[in-house]
Amino acid sequence: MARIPAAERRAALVEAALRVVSRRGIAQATTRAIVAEAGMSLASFHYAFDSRDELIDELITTVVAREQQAVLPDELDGHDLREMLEAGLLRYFDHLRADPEHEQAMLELTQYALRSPDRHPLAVAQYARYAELAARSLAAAAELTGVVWRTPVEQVARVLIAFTDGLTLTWLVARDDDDARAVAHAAADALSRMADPR
Amino acid sequence: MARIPAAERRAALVEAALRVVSRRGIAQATTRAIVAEAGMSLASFHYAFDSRDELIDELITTVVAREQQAVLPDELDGHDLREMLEAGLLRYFDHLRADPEHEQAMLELTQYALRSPDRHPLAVAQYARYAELAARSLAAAAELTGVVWRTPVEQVARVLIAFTDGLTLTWLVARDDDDARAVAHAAADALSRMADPR
DNA sequence: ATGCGACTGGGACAGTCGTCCCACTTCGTC
DNA sequence: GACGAAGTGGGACGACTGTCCCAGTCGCAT
Repeated sequence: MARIPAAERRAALVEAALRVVSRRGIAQATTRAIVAEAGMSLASFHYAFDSRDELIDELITTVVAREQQAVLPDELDGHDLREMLEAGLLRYFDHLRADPEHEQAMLELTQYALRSPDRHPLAVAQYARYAELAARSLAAAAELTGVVWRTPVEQVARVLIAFTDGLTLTWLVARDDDDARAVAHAAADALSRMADPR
Repeated sequence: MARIPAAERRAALVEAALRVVSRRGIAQATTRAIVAEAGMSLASFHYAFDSRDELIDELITTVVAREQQAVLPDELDGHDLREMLEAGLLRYFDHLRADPEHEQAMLELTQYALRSPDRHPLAVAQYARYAELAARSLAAAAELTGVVWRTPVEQVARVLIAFTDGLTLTWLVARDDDDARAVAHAAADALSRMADPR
């Protein structure tokens, strides 16, 4: 095995772990499965990380930070707010369909974090980050379409996150595209009605 | 240990397993943890069930069948459709707040089922059952308030399920009651707009 | 070139997992 | 009261887990 500095190895292991969790679930993401995916030995694992838990924690924070650009539309389109929101949700849906295992992995990581008091803050931070990004998009959308949010945009953002999660979970189970689009449509409708013309 | 016929033991083990999954998560629901919770020996477990997988499968189907009365409001109240839907969602939210661990367990069981091809149909059936119950409520609500659903009530039902899941997941992470109520409000709004006056 | 710290490989550890076995006890039936 | 079936208990198994150890090797600064 080529010699790789510990810092790079940490990153490689996190990537390998994400692939394993996506493909086989977090329960199957054992230290051995992860090092096999990364093509290294067990000793390298524990040279780079003190424990599996430490790796999982880093996996969660890494992956959350990266979600940033994936979910956020870099450009908003649509003529009015409702259309713009629906386009955004459908964009997320495309993202979900393109890599369902990834979103399933994110869901599993959240639930995993929820189970231990030590890790609970990670799940909360994950959602706070999502909400922050959503709030930024919602503020921009309101600006562009000349409306103002009736309730604080942070709360609208959290409603959007809830709708997105629901869409994800339902589609992952049923894999019904029409249902998912109906959810996106209804969600966009509901959200757009939380704003008033300026 | 008192002598118990295998059929009763199966039921007792399923109940014990549900408690363990609720309290500690499905990963911790080992055969030993389950029999300890049920107060019996390992041999009794494998006398009643061929394997742990068989127990988990029965747990999922049992618990889904039971969800029936918990989520379905036995009486609908509210003057118009929107109020009626919001009251129903808030009722579900009360149910969630009263026993969050149970809903978290349901979510985990769904994800667990999603991970193996053999069990995937169980998750699909679980959601189909939810949708069926939701459809019945939605049809009754439309009847009572004199409206008709613009899209087939089954699809409206699946949108409702998605919203409910989103509400559940978001609240389980953030435990913010105001956010949850905002989600319920927005969801009721969206759903009510999927119907026209008769 | 040489030494030292960074890195690697393989094997081993103790603990836990699902499952199985077998001797034993209880129960209903004749 | 005997007997076979049903149910029980404890201990054992092989497989797998996370973690650790240690002898060895590489690369870089001197």
